[in-house]
Amino acid sequence: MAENPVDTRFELQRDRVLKAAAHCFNEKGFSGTSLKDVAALLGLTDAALYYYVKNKEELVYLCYLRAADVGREAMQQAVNEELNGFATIKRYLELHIGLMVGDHGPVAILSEIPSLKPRHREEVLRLSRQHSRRFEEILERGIADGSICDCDVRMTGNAIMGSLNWIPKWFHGDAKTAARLQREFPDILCRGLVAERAEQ
Amino acid sequence: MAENPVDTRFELQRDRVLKAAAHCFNEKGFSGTSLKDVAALLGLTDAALYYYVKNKEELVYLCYLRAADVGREAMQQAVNEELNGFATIKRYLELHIGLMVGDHGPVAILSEIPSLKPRHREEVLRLSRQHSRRFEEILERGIADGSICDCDVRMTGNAIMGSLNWIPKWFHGDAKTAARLQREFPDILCRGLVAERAEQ
DNA sequence: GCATTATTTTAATCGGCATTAAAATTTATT
DNA sequence: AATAAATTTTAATGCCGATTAAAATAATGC
Repeated sequence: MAENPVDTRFELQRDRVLKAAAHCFNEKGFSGTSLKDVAALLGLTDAALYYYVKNKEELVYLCYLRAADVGREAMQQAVNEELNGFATIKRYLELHIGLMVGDHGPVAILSEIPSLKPRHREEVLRLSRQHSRRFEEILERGIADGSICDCDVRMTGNAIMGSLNWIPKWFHGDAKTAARLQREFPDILCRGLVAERAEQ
Repeated sequence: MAENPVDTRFELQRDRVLKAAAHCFNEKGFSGTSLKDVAALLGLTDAALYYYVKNKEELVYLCYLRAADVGREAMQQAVNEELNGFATIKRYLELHIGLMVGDHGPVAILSEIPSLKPRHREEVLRLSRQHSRRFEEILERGIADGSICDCDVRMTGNAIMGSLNWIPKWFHGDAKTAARLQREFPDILCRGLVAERAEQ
């Protein structure tokens, strides 16, 4: 995602706005954060936000797009490394977690999709489904190349993505856990995928 | 959870209210559901809800308590069966998922804890931590009795509970998936825990 | 320095939704 | 049937927070 050199000033501020919003949503909950809260975090006035977004609905929408971007980015990068299925999954998890807890800043994982306007909702859901499908494809590839045990890719995908998406609920930015998270969590999440397993 | 034979009428209606609220929160998002929505689902008027709850904040609080109850119930039952660590975890997952997708009705997993009033927030967080701790204790027991591989119980707990809590985000009540969910998901979630594993 | 554009603020407006009080209706008790 | 208690509705009220328009300030190009 090398960014267009054009528009940088505006785009950069807008991105700070989204980051601040995501942070608030994570920390104070959605209904608990007013635009004033978000603005305050940037040393601005609530009205100033309207220079960057059309309204609150769009703000939420853009937060979701940003979250989708982070996920897509991580997956693309992992796929590019051309590893086997299992290793690709693990690498993707490392990268995605890294972006989530790292400098890419807070990514809103909130439950407000239903209150988006139809056009935006469809788009967000489309991206979400696309991401899931790609994840499942990697699982299938892993099963084919023998690196991943035979499993229901839909369910398994939901399981792993669930753990991943839940992270913001319990991780709140301490550097200590961030490091361990990035180091150990991917392994935990894909342990259940290893091809050669003892029977239970 | 045998319920007090006293108060049944009132308590039963109140429980229907909570169920309806949880359903709305899951389907329409929190900010997207007004008390009128919840009431409509019961064929009531918004004002009527105030006969059962003091205000919206309390409604949310009670939804959380109800969710906590479901989890605690499932865990207690699993523990009572006196299996080894691994089997207890798996049994707990079966039971909890069964309650989540079954007749116990929708359980709100929402992100509005921060907007609860302090006293209620503390209480909900206390219950949540308690549940996590008990889960981790079972993991530890499993490691001790050799049924679970050596792992970081904190992280592993977060991983599994994340998958579990995420279910309402993608499961929307079709009986078909409900059955498969209950049957196959527990195994998927605890596959990574088996003691004798091949090295990756 | 001047004019134009970008950014933020001040100061209102506006509507939706939670909340309440009192009235109406339904249910229970004897 | 009569009275009391429980449950729900009608009809306001009030407030918070999103939104807007116009003014003010800051940045930029010439």
